[in-house]
This record gives sequence, C-alpha cells and structure tokens, in this order.
Amino acid sequence: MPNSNSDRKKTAVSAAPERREELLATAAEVFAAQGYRATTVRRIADEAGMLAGSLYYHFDSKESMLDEILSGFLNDLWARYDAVLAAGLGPRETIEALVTESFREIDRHHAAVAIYQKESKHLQTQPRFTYLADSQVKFEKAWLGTLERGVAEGAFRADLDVRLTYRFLRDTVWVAASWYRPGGQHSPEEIARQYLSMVLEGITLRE
Amino acid sequence: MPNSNSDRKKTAVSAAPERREELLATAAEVFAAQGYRATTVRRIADEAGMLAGSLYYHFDSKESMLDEILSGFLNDLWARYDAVLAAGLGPRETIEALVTESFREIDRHHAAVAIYQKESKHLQTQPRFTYLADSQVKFEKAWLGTLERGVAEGAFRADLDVRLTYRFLRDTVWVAASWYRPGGQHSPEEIARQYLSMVLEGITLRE
Amino acid sequence: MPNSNSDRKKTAVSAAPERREELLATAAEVFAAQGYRATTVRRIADEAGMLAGSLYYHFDSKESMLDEILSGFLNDLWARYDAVLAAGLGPRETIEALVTESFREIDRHHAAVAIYQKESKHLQTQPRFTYLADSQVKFEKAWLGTLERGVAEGAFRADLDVRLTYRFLRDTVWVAASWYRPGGQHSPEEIARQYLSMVLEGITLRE
Amino acid sequence: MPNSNSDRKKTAVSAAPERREELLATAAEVFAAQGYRATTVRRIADEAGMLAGSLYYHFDSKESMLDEILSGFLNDLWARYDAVLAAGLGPRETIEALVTESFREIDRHHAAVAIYQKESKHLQTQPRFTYLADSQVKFEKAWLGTLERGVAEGAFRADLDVRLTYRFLRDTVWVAASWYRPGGQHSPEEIARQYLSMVLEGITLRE
DNA sequence: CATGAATGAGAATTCATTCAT
DNA sequence: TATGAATGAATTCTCATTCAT
Repeated sequence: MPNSNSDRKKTAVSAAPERREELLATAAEVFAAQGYRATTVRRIADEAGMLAGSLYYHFDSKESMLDEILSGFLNDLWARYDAVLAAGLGPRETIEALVTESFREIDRHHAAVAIYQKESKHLQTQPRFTYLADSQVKFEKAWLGTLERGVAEGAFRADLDVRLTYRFLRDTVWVAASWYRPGGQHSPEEIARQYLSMVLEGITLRE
Repeated sequence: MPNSNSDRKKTAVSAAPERREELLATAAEVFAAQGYRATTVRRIADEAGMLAGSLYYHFDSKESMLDEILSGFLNDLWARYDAVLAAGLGPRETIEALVTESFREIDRHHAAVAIYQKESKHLQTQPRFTYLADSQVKFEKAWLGTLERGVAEGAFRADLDVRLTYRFLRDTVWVAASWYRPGGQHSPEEIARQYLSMVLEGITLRE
Repeated sequence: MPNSNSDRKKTAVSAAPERREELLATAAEVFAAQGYRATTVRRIADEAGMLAGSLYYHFDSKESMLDEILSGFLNDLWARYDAVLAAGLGPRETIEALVTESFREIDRHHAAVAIYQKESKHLQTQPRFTYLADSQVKFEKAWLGTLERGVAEGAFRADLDVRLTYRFLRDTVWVAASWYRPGGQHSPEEIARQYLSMVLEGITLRE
Repeated sequence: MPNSNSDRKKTAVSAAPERREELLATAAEVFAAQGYRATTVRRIADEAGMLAGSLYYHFDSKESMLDEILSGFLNDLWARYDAVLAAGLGPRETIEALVTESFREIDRHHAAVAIYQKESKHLQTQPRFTYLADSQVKFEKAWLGTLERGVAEGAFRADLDVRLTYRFLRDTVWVAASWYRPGGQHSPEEIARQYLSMVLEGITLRE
C-alpha cells in the first residue's frame, strides 16, 4: 500500500465516521474548485455550516484533511488497479481495463482526482506526502510495463517512444477530471470507450 | 482580443523592459513550480536577488505579475494560431499545424503554460482575468470547428463524440507542459510528430 | 439618511456588541489623538490589550472602524438635530437648541467629533464615505435655512453675509472638540450658553 | 523667534532658492489637501513634475519640508503680530488688528495654516517641532492679555469666561483656513471685517 | 539637477490553529 | 460537538530614503 496514512493516527475523536466523510467531501469539493492553498479553513466550515474552529474537533489540521482525501482516493484506486493487474489479461485488454477503472475513479472521486492533478507534483516533496511519489512510481511501472509488453507482443506500434506514449495516456486520462462532472451526459464507461477508441485507433478515418 | 491587458496601464514605470522580462521569467518559473498562491513575493525576490519590496518598483502587485505572464503567453499563442487559421489549410493539416504550434509555445513559455493549466480555471472568475475565459471560447471555436470540418469532409471519423475528441486533443497537448522541460531530449517538433501520430493513427499496430 | 453604513454589512460576526463598542471607543480615542493615518492597528490593539490580528475578528479593516465611528456619531447627531428641527421653534431658539445639542454631542462623542474635524474633508472623496458629504449638505441646509429665516423675520442682522455667518457658527461650535475634554470644568450646556452669548450678543460691552 | 528652524542647517545645496519655494508651495498644497501622513513624497514629486528621489536634492526629508513650511508661516505671522503688539493700540483696536493680520496670513499661507490646524497638536510633542508649542504659548499670551486688558478697561464684557472667549476667537479665526481660497469672493480684509462685526457685536439684530 | 533602481523598516491584513466555555 | 475569541506567524504591500550614474 502506498498510502501509509490509511492507518490513521487517532486524529481527534474516532466518532461518527459519516460526519467525517461528509466534511471531507465538502472540503474536497472546495479544494478542487479553489485550489488547496487558496482554500481557507473558514470557507470549508462555512460550506459545512459550522465555524472554522469546530473543524478541529474532527481533523487536526487542514493538511490532514487533504491527506485523508488523497490517500482515500489512492487506496481505492490501487485496490482496483491491483485487481486488474492480477487478472492476467493481455496488454491491450489490460490497458482497456485500466482506462475504464480510471474513469470510474474519476466518477467516484472526481474532486480528489482534480486535487491530485493540481497539487500532487509539489506535495510529493513533503515528507507527509511521499506516498504520492510512491504511487506514481508504481503507476508508471504498471502502465509502462503493459505498454512495453504490448510492443513486444506486437499489439502496439513499435515506432513510438514508449515513455512519451505512457505520459500521453496517463495525462489524457486523468486530466479529464478537470471537466468531468458526475451525472453528466456520458457514463464513465462510455467516456472510457471513446477515449480508448481514439487512443487505440486514432481519429483519422480509414476505409 | 483575449488579453486586454496587453495595453498595460503604466504600472510602476515603463522602464527598462529587459529587466521586467527577466523578473517575469523568474516569477513564472516559481509560480509554475510552487503554484501561484503558494509562491511568496519574497521567494520571487530572493530568486531575483533583490528584496521583496523592490519588486514593487517594477510591478504593482503579485497579481499583476501573474496577469502579465498569462497575457503575454496568450498574446503570443494567438498570433501564431491566427496565422495558422488564416492559412486556408485542410482540417488535418490545420490540426497538425495547431498541435505543432502548441508544442512550440510550450517550449517558449513552458512556465506560463504550466501556470495556465493549474490556475486558469479559478482565475477566470475574477474580473481581471476574464480574458482567460474569452481565450478559451475562441480556442474551442478554432479546434472544434476544425474537427467538425474534418468530420464533414471525411478526414476524421464520424463515430466519435466531437466535443469529447476536442477535450481529448486539447488536454493531451497542454498537459505536456507539466513534464516538458525545454532543452530536453525531444524537440517540440519531434514531440508534436509523435503526439500527432498517436492521435491520428492510434497506438494499435496494424499491418 | 446620511449614514448608509448604519445598516452594517455583517462584518466579521455580529457578536457581542459591547465588545465592539469598547474597541471602537478605544480606536476613536487613538485616532483622535494621533490622527487616523498615523494610528497603527497595532497601537489600537495594544491599547485594547490584544494582538493586532485579533482586531480583525471584530472588524474587517482599520477603515471600517473609522467608518463605524463616524457613522455612529452622525446617526446620533442627526437624531437630535432632526428632533430640534421638527420642534417648530423660532430661528433664534432653533440656533440655541442646535448649538446646545452640538456641544452635547461633543461631550458624548468627543473623539469622533475630533476625528470628523480632521479627516472628514479628504475622506469625503472616497466612495465609502460619501455620507460625510451628504451629511454636510443637510447640515448646511439646516443652519443656513435657520439663519435666513432669522434674517427675514428680523431676529438676526441683515448686514452680514449669511454664508460667512454660517461658516463662522459651524466652525466655532465644532472646533471646540479639539480642546474639549468630557468631565472638565464646564458642562456642555455651560459652554453652549457662553458661546451663544458671544455669538448672539458679541463680546463688546454695552450699557 | 519661536522657530529656531529658520536658521536652516544647510540642508542640501543652498542653490536656486526660487525652486525650493516652488517645491515647498507644492508640498504645502498637497499636505493641506491630503494630510501630512497621507501625503507621499512621490505625490509631491508627481505634482512638481519630478521623481520622488529628486526631491532629496532639495530637502533632506519629508519632515524638513513640513518644518520649513510651518516655520516659514510662523515667522511671517510673528513679524506682523509683533508689529501690531508694539503699536500701543487699545484692546479693541488690537483685537481688530490681530484678526485682520490673521486673515491676511490665511490669504498668504493658506496651505500652511491648514496644515498647522490639522497637525500642530500632535507635532508639538516631537522635539523638532517644539517651536509650535512655544508659538502657541506666545499666541495665548498676546490674545488673552489683550482680552483681559479689554475687560479691565471696560471695552469687553466681564460676564464671559475669558479663556473660553480666547479659544472661541482663536479657533474662529484660524479654522477659516479650511474653507478659505485665495482669490475668492471676499478679500481677507472683508472677511476680517465681517468676523469682527460678528464677534464684537453679535449676530442678533437690535434697534 | 534629475533619474532609475533599489533598500529596509514597517504597515495592514490573512489565516491556521488553540482553547475555555 | 460546537462556539467565540483570541494568538502569532506569515504575507503582501507601502514608502521614505539612498545612491550610482
């Protein structure tokens, strides 16, 4: 598990875990909309209908809210990725499954993903968030490995720079969190299908 | 014109424009690395070898530095996009040219592009930065229009959602700013070529 | 209504109004003694026994403290002036009542009056303080009108320039705030009596 | 002489004394309009058509400009007051002459007088400006003395508090600087005449 | 004489956080 | 659990002043 923070130090009271979740969801929404730094604790409290100080009954810092949001998302993500990777699929099918799971994660945790996109790069440098870097390494291993396997097995083109392709795929998928809104026109699966079609076949028409 | 701020209100002094540019480049680098909010004016000054207060001889606020960085980038971008759009190319060639110019812009203004990526969404709501929204509208018109023309003329597949394809392309290109470093292994043109190949032909191998 | 600011935008919190009043009184005292600009927020906080930042729990800016002080004074003043003007007195009695009420206001709000004297002229130009100008217009209407009525009815001399007389009276009264200290030798009523005697009868001895 | 600063330490260059006077006049105007503290050196320089730093060729500080303005005014004032006091006039004539000279001073130095009104009280506490306090003492001696002499000789009413009357007269005269504009409708002498008439005879009509 | 570019000492303000109630 | 009131450190910005050119 990349996120050592999942075994939470008993922050404040362990009580009413639903309230925590509610508050975290609220916080995630605001972090995603305004950026972590630009978000004041007071703003989150407003949104939650309480005073800023009251949040400290539930969490011990603004940073720990962020931590919990991000590690919650990554835990969930890896549970699903690991299942895919353990399934023994071929390279193309693995990519398809990973992309689909990713869009489902965006659907489930869209605020967390948006935060992850924006903040992860410079958070990684802080000790508390090294699990972000760990996750990225593992992520790269999974995707790059699959692509290389695909090239070796003749499923994917050999004339493309694999690292470039990896980045292309990775960004392409996650950046969708910036515009995706759950409950919109397309289901995650439908978006995944279209994305995969573009990525795998290209947008050029052929007869 | 998306960036009405190009006709700059005579900020502090019109002064030595090279110094301004230097300072803006420094600021852009730091903003890109740490995020706009997380960047302190003092940090920029340190990087520039002066005291925080001294920056205010050249700019009248941290925000106006950001403004100048973003509008400078967008002005430049639109000059090139407009040239492409005025060239009367076919849809596929237009897309190729736009993608190539975009990677060249990432090369020239990589810090500005990174900032744009991270901050533009919530900056758009501030009156001072409405030109960001204007630019985005114009941007969408140019790309979406070209894609639609391509579908109509049989250059691009008709079975894909065009808006989705547009977002896919757009994100695909710009997000590269997050990892691109000028002077790296690949030239902007080389990256553009690979990206275009993926996007146009897909990554699947065919005989 | 001259002081549109009386319907206060819910500043920080509506909170314990006594604390606010205490703090405002402290602030007014310091503003009056040192001048608004020369007064630091830190000085007010010191005087109030708290840290500078803590003041911002109660007020959202130094300026809003000033605003509240001045509009509080003017609200009070106009309540009393309006009562006098509605009482249907003759010109001389009206002048006597206005002068007396004015000295009572100086007694009640001596710091606010001193601030008003020093700062009102250049504050009027700021949008937030237009009510100062409005008040002055209303003020002039009340006093000038009464003087003119007095001249018309033969109560006051006709050979004096009425506007000059108005300014003379107005300044004469308010400038007293610069030396008046509540609880001093003379009551406001006693001072009013002497001032009225000078203004109405002159200082020359006659048999 | 109360203003020991008239024998100026050779500030910067003694050169071009007309330029100094011009600059001081400009500074005085701005100080009077915005208040000393609220006036920035940059604003004065703007008004004078130069850059802020350039002022320091002429003066060694913002404070020394203020000093020069105030002491210039007081020197001039006392030259005239002393002449009046030395003329051996009766109390009423002395008062008349002092009032008239005062309004002439307001005409000549209206900005300086306005500044004096606003700032003198708290400047007095600074060592550099003790001459303001000295002047006030001398001033009180001259006016109070004349009033007392007038009461003793039967020229003025004995039923008024002399100190109150003194303050009344003093304030009444100087405060006029806040609205007086040279070149306006009334000459200083005309204003003096009306003021004296009010103060001496009162504003009540008598047959 | 004047400019341009800085300095450095505050100033107001923000905000995460604490804590007694 | 939540509130109200504060703390204190940091942050942006201001401005008088300096000084080499």
